[in-house]
Amino acid sequence: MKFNSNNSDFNKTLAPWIGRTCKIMNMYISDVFQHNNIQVTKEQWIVLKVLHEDNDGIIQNELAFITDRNKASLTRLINVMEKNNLVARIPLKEDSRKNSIHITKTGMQLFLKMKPLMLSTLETLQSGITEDEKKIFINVMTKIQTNLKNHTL
Amino acid sequence: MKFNSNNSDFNKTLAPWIGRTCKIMNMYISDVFQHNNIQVTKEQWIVLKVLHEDNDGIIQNELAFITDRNKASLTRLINVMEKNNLVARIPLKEDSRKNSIHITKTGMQLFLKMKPLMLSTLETLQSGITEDEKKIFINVMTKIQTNLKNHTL
DNA sequence: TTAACATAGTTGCATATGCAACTATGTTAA
DNA sequence: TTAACATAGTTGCATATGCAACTATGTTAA
Repeated sequence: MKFNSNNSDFNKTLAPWIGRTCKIMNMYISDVFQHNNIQVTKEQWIVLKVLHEDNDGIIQNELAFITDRNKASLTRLINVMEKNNLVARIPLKEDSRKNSIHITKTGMQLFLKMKPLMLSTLETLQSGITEDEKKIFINVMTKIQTNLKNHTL
Repeated sequence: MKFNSNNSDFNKTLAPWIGRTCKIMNMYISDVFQHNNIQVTKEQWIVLKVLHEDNDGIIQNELAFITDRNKASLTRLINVMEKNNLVARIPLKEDSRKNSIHITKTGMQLFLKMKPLMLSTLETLQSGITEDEKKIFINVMTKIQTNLKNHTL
């Protein structure tokens, strides 16, 4: 297959690089899961990580906020994870509108099994990149996030 | 809201930066579209761009390849865009298994209307980033893509 | 010539996502 | 006290995506 080279104005910008790399990364991670017979999506993995590493029992709404997700989307993500017995919803006594989200034993075991696999995957991803480059990369990412969050439409 | 700071091993890697920035970028772009009453998704925008800038009439399967998309996913994306009269499928005479995908007049007009808006959005995104930083950033992105594409599972 | 194989695209089933409208509960101000 | 408002979460409707199985068509090798 041969395609015309793409010399448009857009390809001088950073955005397509981010989108494309992110897509390739997501496909790779999904391949890693499949290859290891792990029945979890990248999104579910992130939720397990957030719950296990720092925030078990967090309020559902805050979990949505931390994971950059709208609350409707989180509702369904938690539905699937609850169905698969990875997390549990527990209503708060103090405020019955709120649910706290807890990682289950199954969820924890799965997370711990996945952790070394994920760490080595993430190392593979960034192999051959120097510390200086990483610093600048993160600095640029931070600037982009700030630009987007501060710019009003 | 206050959350525990996240000091896990994962946060020393680049991957979460890519995922998070990409997510914020996508949400921002979607806001830009909504704010300007443009009834198109980011994915549809990319297809319009690929068709208009270089590859109008490309075979459906090749379009999937260029846009890093599986052919089933592209089938449905094209379904929606065809429904909205942005593109048209035309079967090839030489090989009736193949469809060529063409941007319509409506699609073209929409793309041209969106183009300056998108260019300024992408400039906003990368404002305050030096040329040197951009070079290193793209270099790192390229390395990551290469790492993922060359690494067998 | 035709059986085996390859390629292009679609469909069923599943997950993930967002907006807007909704229900249920809690808070506040007159 | 209660009406108005705020907050948490869910649901309907829509898009986007991937895998696996499928149909249809084209190619190749015995």
